[in-house]
Amino acid sequence: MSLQHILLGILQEPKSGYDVKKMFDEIFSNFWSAELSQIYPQLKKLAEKGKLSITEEESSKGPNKKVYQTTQQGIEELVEWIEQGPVVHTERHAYLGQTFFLNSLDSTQKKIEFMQSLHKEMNQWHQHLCSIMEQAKKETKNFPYDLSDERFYPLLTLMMGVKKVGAIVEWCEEAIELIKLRL
Amino acid sequence: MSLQHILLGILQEPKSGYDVKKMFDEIFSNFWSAELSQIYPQLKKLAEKGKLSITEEESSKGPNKKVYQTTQQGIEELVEWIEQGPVVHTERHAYLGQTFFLNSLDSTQKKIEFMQSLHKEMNQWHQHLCSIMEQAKKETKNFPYDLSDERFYPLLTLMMGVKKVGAIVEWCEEAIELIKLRL
DNA sequence: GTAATCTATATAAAAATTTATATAGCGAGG
DNA sequence: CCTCGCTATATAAATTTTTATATAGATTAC
Repeated sequence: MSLQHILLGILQEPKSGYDVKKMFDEIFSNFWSAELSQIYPQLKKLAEKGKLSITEEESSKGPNKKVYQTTQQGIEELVEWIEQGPVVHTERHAYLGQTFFLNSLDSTQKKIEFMQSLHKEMNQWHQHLCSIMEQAKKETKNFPYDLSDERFYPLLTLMMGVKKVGAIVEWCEEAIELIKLRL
Repeated sequence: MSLQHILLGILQEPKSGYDVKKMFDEIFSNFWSAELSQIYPQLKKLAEKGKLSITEEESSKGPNKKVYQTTQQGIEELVEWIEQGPVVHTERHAYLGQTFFLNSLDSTQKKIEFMQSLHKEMNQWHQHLCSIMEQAKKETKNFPYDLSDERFYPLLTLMMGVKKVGAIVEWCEEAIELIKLRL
């Protein structure tokens, strides 16, 4: 199960469940999403299996924190997951399912609007990702060569995110042009 | 639920559950996957809700076929799904999760091998998609303008597939170069 | 001061998905 | 003639994921 392995990866740095959720929303949104109601039970399970340790900490804001951290055993499981090779061909892109059947909409206008709406959203996301990338560039001299390993591999996923979302933006533009030419 | 809507889309042409599975493996593998054990119960559910009709047909090979077809009610639900706008931000890319934590592997060689393995697989898939695209080009004069609407929108998803997989191939190459430069 | 928002943890119920398994006819190869 | 593989349908069990809901202290905005 990938979510469990991602949790083991995240919690190499100690974090609360709430912090983990923030990681998903801010940094992983590119390639993974998870709800708190999924995260907490999985943390519990991993702790029961001895892959995570739990420490209670007082919190300045709100009730006490439970801080989770990956154990040696947990890291071993993470490594096994990565060593077994890249996990692919499991992707689900609902928007492409919708596109496949876009002809079910009764007017060309509606089809174009669908694509424009996707274009707008992807454009915004693309700009967001680019601004994060710019930030990283500013912060590191001789980017990306001087990045620490800890920052470099996460950056690779950001690079892929920019590429992927950029490809969707391009594709929307081509699709809109082609649809208009069909009139 | 996207799978149900995709089934409603596929079954605008009458098909058996087995045929539907083949569609997923051959044509939808780009953006969606589903097992037979998931497909059959969903077909049953959709038929119970009146979104699909069932006709039994004799088969030349093996036992009788149940042929499913989307009803008017089913098409209305499909249209609603598409009209509510593109469904995004739900994607899960396990390979990017692995990449994010690639530094957990203890040698540069293993990291490079991970990327090379991904590169190889994506390259093969890219070529496969390109050959399908070439085939379509050959079969249609004045491609893609003279395609029927029924063929055009599926082609759009193939175009996106080629773009996406091509982007991954490119990214793998860049990543491998960057990792080597870090030595 | 009080309402709204944020931090924080969690459970229940429903729905979706995966993995494993069962069955059975038919055709092809040896 | 017998085994293997393919077509075809299906169920059981386990796991994963989503959606909804509950609770409660602390902070911020008005």
